Amino acid sequence: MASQREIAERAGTSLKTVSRVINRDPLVNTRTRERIEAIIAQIGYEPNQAARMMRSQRSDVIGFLAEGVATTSSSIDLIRGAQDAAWERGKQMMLFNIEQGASSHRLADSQLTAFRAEAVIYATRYHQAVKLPQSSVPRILLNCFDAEGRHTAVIPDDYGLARSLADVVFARGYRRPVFLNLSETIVAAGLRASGISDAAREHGIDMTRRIHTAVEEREGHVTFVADRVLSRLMQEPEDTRPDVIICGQDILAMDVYFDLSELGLKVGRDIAVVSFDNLDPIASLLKPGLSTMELPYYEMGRAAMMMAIDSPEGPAETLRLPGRFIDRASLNAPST
Amino acid sequence: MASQREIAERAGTSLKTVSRVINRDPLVNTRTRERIEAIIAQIGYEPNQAARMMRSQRSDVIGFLAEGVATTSSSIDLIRGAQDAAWERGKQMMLFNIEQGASSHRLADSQLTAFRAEAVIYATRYHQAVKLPQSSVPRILLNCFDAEGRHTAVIPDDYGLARSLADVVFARGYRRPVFLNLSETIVAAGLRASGISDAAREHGIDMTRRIHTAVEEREGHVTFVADRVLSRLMQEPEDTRPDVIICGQDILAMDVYFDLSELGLKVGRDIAVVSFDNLDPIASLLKPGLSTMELPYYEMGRAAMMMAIDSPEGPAETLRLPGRFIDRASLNAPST
DNA sequence: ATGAAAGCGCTAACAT
DNA sequence: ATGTTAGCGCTTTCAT
Repeated sequence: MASQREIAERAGTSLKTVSRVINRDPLVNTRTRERIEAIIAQIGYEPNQAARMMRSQRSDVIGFLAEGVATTSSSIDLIRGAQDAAWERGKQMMLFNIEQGASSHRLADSQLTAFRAEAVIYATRYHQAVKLPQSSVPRILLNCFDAEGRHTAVIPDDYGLARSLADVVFARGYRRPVFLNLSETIVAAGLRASGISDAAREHGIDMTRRIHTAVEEREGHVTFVADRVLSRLMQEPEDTRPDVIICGQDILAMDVYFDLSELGLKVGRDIAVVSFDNLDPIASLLKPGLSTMELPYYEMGRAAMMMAIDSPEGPAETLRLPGRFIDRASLNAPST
Repeated sequence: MASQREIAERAGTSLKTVSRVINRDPLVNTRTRERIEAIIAQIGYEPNQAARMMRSQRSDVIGFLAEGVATTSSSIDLIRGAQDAAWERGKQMMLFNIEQGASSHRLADSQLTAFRAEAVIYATRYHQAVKLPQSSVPRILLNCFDAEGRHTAVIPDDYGLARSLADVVFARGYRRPVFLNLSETIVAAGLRASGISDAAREHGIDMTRRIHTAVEEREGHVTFVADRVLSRLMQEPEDTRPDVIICGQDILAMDVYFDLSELGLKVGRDIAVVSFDNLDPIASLLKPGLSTMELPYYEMGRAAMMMAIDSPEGPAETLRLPGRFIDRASLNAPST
């Protein structure tokens, strides 16, 4: 690949003038600029990023450490949002899939240090608290937070998400909700339980005994046990039997569709289902389509990247982003 | 961050000796090496990749252009496979999500040129033929191929996959298969239809009129129409009615589960279903679990990266990788 | 508006 | 086994 020197020779100018044209410095004669730009286009020159980094002492590289994120389809939007934002700002995002605490984490860290990354975004699959080893590179946490609050974090407003989801449910006239929650070890689980409980209270409904954990973990392997919970609940007399099932995530909701079908119940007619995620393409392909509270992953990714670029060393703050309710047929008005 | 010069000063050696230690050159006195290594560990030195690139004229960067890949959960394994392989070989993979023919493609290309990437892997969501603009960087195609055969390509052996899937189906005793295929514009669709037809013929079964397109595209939006096809087929008399439905992909299979349920049929009891993908977590969460032919995405990603590293400029060849059958309850032996 | 010189941090090539 | 020198391609600094 040609260098600026070669262009300068061809154009009969100095190196510096070429550099000015490339860096859009306005202090260049228009005719000179045009001549140089023509040569650049002709020989297909691209500036050498390594040389630029070295001399300017700015890498324009932002690292993105994805703890299992890229294996989970919904959280890919975290990556897309971050990359789009990086691009808009002329930054280069370097993505690494890592496993928590594993050697892949250290390897990624040293690669990023080698590239003199200006900041690193650390993203997790689930909203959780993390404890990270010290690092010389400023870090933004995405979908997770530092228990000691020392890092800027971008997380979903799980409490608010749950509250507004519950508000929709009650506004439609449902009065006997059940919340099938994720494992209590997950931060979002507690926040959502609170959000739903508070919204319910305002409608005179007590969520105590209406919240069940529908997930079991054994040996690190996760299984849904919604079938057990539901077969018990749906046997209750009609006036106490649930009229709507709120699920902690879309794949749990999918499981619930099948469980209800086993019990001879049809979603959208006999019972309503809502959830959290808007997982593509499951939520839209379930029949009937699943009404669900979309998590703001794309916006979270964008926000984290903006923080990483604009104030990597800024004071630690926590951004909680709101969701968006996606209305599909699984939450028709109740028949009873 | 400290430089090699600083280390050299502290160790009382020349710059070059430090460089030798860092690059594992054996021609260094053990005691000198240890002294220098101690200093490196103490000050947490990491070599400057930009300087290294510049001097050595080797970037160790391999680009990965993902055409919509990272939005589709199964094809993420393409990325994981490639990244793992890159890492093992001490290469840095730079990932870009792009849209085909869009400005994002050009932007990614120029970024990769700026980093002097040694090769670029171009990956697509679906197995397809592509026509790419000229590029100065050697390119490996992943999950797609150049119609003129000018590039090395790594693709799934869709014909073979379909044949072995069909062999399992017939070995289990099914005799009245239907293949609900993807859009005929997809390369895999034709290959699979051939594979299944050839396998069927060996069992004395004629697949003509047993293959249906279950997908409709209008205005770029894809919908499944398996419900229409199935409601017609399942009305046939018992001796010609399908006993197994082969689906072109797992999400279509999911759609089929719901359609069959509407028709009062239970998968695994009244009718069998098999598919292609092994899409996580859908395939395992369907009830009963979906028997499916897993696509070798992880291995394909690895293979493409190995080609990119070892013979980026090598003669164009096409690697067709085999799949693996995942056996779950949706393909129990037929009841009739 | 343009240019000359220096040097970022590293390694290739060539001593010693 | 170790050191010296040069220079990769660019931008910063300082002149003109």
